[in-house]
Amino acid sequence: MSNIHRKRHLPPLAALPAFEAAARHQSFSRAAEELHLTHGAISRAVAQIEDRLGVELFVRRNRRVWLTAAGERLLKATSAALNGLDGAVEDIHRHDGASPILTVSCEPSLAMRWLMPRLGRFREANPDLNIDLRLAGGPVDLLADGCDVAIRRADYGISEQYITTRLWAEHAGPVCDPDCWETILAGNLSNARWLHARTRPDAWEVWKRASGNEATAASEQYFDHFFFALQAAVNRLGTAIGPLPLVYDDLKAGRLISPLGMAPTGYDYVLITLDPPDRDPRISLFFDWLMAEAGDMDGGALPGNDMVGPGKKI
Amino acid sequence: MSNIHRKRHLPPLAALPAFEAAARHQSFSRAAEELHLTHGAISRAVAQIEDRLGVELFVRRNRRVWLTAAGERLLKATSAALNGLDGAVEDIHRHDGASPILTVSCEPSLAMRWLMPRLGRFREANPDLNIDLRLAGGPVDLLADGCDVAIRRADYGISEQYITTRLWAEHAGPVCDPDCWETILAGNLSNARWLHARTRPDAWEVWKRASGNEATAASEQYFDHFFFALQAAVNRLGTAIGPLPLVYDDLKAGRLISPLGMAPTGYDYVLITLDPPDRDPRISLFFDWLMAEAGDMDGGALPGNDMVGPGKKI
DNA sequence: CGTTTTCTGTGAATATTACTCACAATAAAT
DNA sequence: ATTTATTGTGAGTAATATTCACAGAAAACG
Repeated sequence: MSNIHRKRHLPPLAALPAFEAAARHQSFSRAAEELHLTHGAISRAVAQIEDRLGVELFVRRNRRVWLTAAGERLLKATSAALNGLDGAVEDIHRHDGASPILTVSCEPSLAMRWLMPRLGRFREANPDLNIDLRLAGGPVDLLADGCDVAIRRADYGISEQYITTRLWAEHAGPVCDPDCWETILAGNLSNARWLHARTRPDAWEVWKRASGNEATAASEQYFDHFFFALQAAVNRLGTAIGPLPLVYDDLKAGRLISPLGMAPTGYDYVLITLDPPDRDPRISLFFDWLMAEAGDMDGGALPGNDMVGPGKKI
Repeated sequence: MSNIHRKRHLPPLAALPAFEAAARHQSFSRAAEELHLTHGAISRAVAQIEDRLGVELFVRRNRRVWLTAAGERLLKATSAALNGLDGAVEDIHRHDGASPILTVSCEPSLAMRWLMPRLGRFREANPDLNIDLRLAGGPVDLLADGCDVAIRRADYGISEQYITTRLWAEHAGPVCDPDCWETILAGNLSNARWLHARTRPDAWEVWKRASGNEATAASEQYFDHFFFALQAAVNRLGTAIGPLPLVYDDLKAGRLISPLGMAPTGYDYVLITLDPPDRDPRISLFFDWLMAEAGDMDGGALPGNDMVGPGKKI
């Protein structure tokens, strides 16, 4: 993405508080009271926005006004904008600019299967730093989205304006139910039903190349998302390619096994920030914790299965 | 929460584009070029914000300027605000106010265990309406958070300013591993290790009262979150109280069973909106889909187990 | 049904603010 | 030492925001 921003179309900003108050009260007069202005000022402010946008924001009928669809849309953005700015001013006055909230953008699958289950521990260790987790994939615009950091699989070109810090190299490999592997598949991958995810259709090919394995599928099945393919593997429907972080807890709990090990996929997981992570103590804290939680995942080391399961509960 | 807003502390809004451009370019002169103003105008705009906030936003040294911590914080909010407003204006011009994005705020546990696995189907059925899912619990301020709808368990007073639409009555009951129930517990709840979640410490008591069951725990264990207690149940560590939507898929897949059935907890799950759901076609679409996905969950009906799992492992 | 009340819109005057210009100050680059 | 690229600032000016006073319109009221 280029660094050149297309020209913004903004409403007259100074008129926004008047609009927001009018929308909230559904009355120009009461908005005027709240802002210690005259109703005429409110009327003109609203009219100014309407002129600029070329759209009516309010339906004026009888002695009442209410928002049009355009007005509702603008109110949503205005309200969010004003509250966001107010929060920033608050933070600046109270903490000299450091927000006690760290906004993290993370890919949904990693967030669900790896990050969220661990966040509780982070909260426990850092009760005064709240994490606001936003699920989003693909290119991220930290500033536009109001995020401090993003976690991404670096499988696309990440804008030069950001600092990317490597977290770990992704490893992936076939995973399936432990019983299934022994009894049904007899330890032979070519007996397996291969589960594919449309979001990464080449996952099996990538693994075969990286590991040098020549097996072929006994049968195949396609799912819309990794999530479903992995769920299907847990349910003994077949064997899926599991990226290590997404199946780490399943391996650890013994719900899945990785009989043939994992191989690097060639992609790194990275932390995306505006400045080097050590510049912001909150980000520094989060980054260090991430690395500690990741442990030796960078090397593709599998979690030991020896401590979990019925009869040997932790 | 009262409807009376505490007074906002806002920076001078009209000066924000100048500040944002200056911060982006790390130069007042280039910001002036971009905005077709003189560098003096930028200087004054920045100084005006600094005066109002009583904080320096830029470090001016040598021939370069860069942001202070306060400046970075304000930039984040400013950038988000301006982009949000720009997006609103775009939507207004293109779609007459209707955004092609529906922002949904949902409780994390429900989102992870029920909503997210189903969202793929929604996207498939409605490819032109994108869902932006935000995980958050407790009271919600739709406008301040920029959300269109919120899904919540109605266990607290929801502000009168919102429309709440009932989705289903929550049902909950003991859930555990199917083998465990027969072999270890011998079908008797009093033989079980009861798994508690600190987020809902009275869950077992509520269920006992609702179902008239008099059982007592053989042993007990506490977890910080429902998520962990349920995961522990899947791992055969004991029996947890599972709210139906949070264990629906586990029951359906046979990972868990609900041997004693579910009883209503007295709480409803609700959809929170600013206007009645049928006023906004996007919300209407989402609501109808939610109700269809929820199926007969309102009556506490358990998913049939008879169609899942190789060999019908139940 | 007329009168009053309660809204919002608007022309003209005014107060305020924003912007520019020209110059000053600073320090790096040459 | 001179030039160059940067930001700060006083004074004048242009632009705009706000008010005041009045107008219009429709609900509320007796």
